[in-house]
Amino acid sequence: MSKKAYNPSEIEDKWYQYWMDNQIFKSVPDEREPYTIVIPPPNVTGILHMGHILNNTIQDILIRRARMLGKNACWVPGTDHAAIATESKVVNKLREEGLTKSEIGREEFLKHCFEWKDKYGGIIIDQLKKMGASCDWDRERFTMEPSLNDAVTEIFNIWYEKGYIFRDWKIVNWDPKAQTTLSNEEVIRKDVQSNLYYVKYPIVGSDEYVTIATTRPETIMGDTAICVHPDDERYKHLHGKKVIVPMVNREVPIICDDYIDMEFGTGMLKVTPAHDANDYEIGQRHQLETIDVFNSDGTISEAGQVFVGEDRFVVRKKVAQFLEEQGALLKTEQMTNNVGYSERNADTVVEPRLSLQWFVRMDEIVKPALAHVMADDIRILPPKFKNVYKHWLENIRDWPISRQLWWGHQIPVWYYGEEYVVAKNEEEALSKARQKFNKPDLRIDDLKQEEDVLDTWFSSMLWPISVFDGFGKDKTEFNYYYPTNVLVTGWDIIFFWVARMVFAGYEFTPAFNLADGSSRPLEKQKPFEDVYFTGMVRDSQRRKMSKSLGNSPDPLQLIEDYGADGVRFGMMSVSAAGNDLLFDEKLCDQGKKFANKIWNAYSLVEIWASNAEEKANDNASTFAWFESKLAQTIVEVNASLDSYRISEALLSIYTFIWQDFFSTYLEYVKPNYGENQDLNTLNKTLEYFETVLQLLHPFMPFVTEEIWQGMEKRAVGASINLTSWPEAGSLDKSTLEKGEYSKEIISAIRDIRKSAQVKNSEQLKAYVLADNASIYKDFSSKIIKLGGLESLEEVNDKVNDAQSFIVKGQQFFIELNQAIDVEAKREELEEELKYTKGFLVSVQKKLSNERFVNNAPEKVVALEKQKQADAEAKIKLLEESLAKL
RNA sequence: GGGCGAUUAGCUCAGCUGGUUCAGAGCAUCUGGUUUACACCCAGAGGGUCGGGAGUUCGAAUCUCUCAUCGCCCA
Repeated sequence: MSKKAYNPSEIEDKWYQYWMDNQIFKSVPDEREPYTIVIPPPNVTGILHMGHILNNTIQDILIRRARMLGKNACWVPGTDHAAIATESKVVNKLREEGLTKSEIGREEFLKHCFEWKDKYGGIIIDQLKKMGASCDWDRERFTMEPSLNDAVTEIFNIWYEKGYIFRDWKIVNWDPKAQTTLSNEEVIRKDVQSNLYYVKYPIVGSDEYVTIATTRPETIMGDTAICVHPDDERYKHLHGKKVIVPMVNREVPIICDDYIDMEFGTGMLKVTPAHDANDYEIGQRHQLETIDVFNSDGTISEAGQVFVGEDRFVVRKKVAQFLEEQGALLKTEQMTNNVGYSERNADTVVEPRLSLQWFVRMDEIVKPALAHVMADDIRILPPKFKNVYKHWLENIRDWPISRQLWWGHQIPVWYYGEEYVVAKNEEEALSKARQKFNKPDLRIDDLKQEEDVLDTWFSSMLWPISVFDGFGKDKTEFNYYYPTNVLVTGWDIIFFWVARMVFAGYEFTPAFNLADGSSRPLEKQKPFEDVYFTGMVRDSQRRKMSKSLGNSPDPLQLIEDYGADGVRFGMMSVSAAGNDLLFDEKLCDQGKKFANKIWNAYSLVEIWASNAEEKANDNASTFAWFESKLAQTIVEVNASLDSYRISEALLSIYTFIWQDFFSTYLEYVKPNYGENQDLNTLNKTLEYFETVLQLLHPFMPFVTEEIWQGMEKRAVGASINLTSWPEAGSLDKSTLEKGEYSKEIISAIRDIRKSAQVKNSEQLKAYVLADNASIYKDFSSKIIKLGGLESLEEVNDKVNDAQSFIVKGQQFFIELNQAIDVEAKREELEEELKYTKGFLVSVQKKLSNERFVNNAPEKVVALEKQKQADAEAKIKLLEESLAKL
């Protein structure tokens, strides 16, 4: 360990391999208290991005600390099949080979998907290892592996039997390019410039017409009513009349509904139930006909009658043109409206489309999920997301779970003509069908399984249960590890995933008895105790990191450049919960430098170790101060970590190690030039070093392991991660203060040297008025050494022609071998005097206020009194100094 | 339109229960330093009316109201 700079890339892989070889991360149920985290399963074909670095580093810190606290720490890794993302990748690959999904068929296509998964699925796992994630890899799960697939099927059946799953026509968000429905969350809404067309609709049996404003003239052919607000005075005379829909000359009624916004357009709405969710609801209320004028690819269908087969946006223009030619287009206005685009195909406008879909009824299911989070049975951090969660669950709609894909959990429904059965497998489906349709001769070929798969979140909502085989027969693992302790994820999936895991927990686990056979109590039904929401990682210009912008750094390159420890440090130093964080490579550099600093500090200790000898030292007060400071830091760090203030904890450790341990402690106890270290100090220092490495280990696992392993001969399989988290020793306030004063005194001396441009090599004489020597005496030898003093003497009177400063009411004098600029000194002293007098006045004001003295806590009043005394003493000293000038 | 949040040093942000951890950190800037742990370093310095205004309180960055600006979510 003698090279100049620390090189992380030389040691990080070695230690990760060592941890794996020695099963440091392995967890098996035992008598210890478990500490469990399940990883938010990354997309199986994805690669590591900065968001992963962020949330996995946090999880690793929590799990490593839990391990050191003696808990049975278990971090379960795994991946998500990510239906749409993976399928589109495989489809693209096939396209390059000149193949399509439909040509090769479902079975063959799934084979390609699994091959793809095997090829690319491991990438992100290896990347997690690179960053040091201490997952129990023997437990790696995948949402589409057989047992997790069975769980999904089982849940579908249970929910169906409970009446929660149903099939219905609904307006869904249809991506005509991907040919799939999208959930609301997969639709990106954008404000775009559109035309608002004012179209004349003739009134039946009259020469008059009504004018209707629409942004979508291509849907006119699907109009089945005109709607006005019942209170709209302008149109009261039209109630009950009919109008003729242009293009198709259909007679439709004028109806009233208070959904209408009287201010928008002409206050009249054309109702197209097949092509707008609100219109669909109006249609349901008024029993209107539903005419679907589009094909699934966004072209006009036979039902549209005109422009059949042409694209919706082409038709928009053509209809407008046609209406204009007919004199039916009154005017066109520009307006900004909100249009939904597909998250999967950014250029594709989502088409509201009527479709037969599977749904989950949410009203009952969400009740406990809402109540228990509101009651803080599950803690949400930061708490502001509790409101967001509440708002969503209170306004939740039924959950469309059908996805027109093949890669995913195929919906366990078997059709027989228009009828169907829900079952766990083919055999069960067949026997159910035989019974239901009273046809004992039915064969499996007579049934057809639903083609669609389930929404990915349908399986991931079961993740905290299914990774412990909660739905399996043997519930040993489940009973030991569930509920998990904390979920760490981004707030952007609070609805997609977090809320769904919560209701899944309360929905399914009550049926799972505890190990002793008793029924599962409420507090063991939730999927996790706490949810910690990280912010979104953005670049230094506040832009979301995205592939298309190319502004996302490659995490592996960062690890290459700064070491995993450096990257972890950089990420954590900006990781305040819930807020967006602006990532900047400079932060990783800071982490790298920190690792290097620790490395070098240890080199110094190694040099001491090489020649230490038995002899006396005068470091007792330094040890005492440092031990108190260490105790204080441990208390702080524990408090921060227990409340998930990770960046705060890291900053405390960073400041403590660098400022207190290295810059102060090591300098204080460093032997004079040419002398060897004494054994007692060496041993103390090694002991402290080990402790600070332990504190830092969860944050920077590699460098701490590397140094720890080198400190002495360690047992085979030993790891710093298997040592105990440091406990705070006693904290003595006055010891602590004395140490801090010594730093202040040294700093003041250095300031004087600096402003007087005294060379470092020049030793100065210093004096102190000896009325309260205790504040510095314990550290006088350190002050002499680090202040570059020749001597520090106590005197009974002020020293003339010397620079002076005051620490804690004690006046120190530094004799410079040069004339003092009397005027400058006077100015400086007068300024300080003025400030101190002003300060005193404000303190006195407070103390003379009876209400303050009566109402404020005693402690606060005592402090003010102390401030008063200190200020008075300082004023006296300053005035005396001025008089002497 | 409904809701949520933010505004603190040049930049990025902490600041928890109102009171000496209260105005802080890192970066950036400026000055000086290569006696062997480290220039990936050491030592020092400057820099803020805590977005504006009002209120509650003995006391406000912190609580309330209001205005301004910005962001996000939902419709």
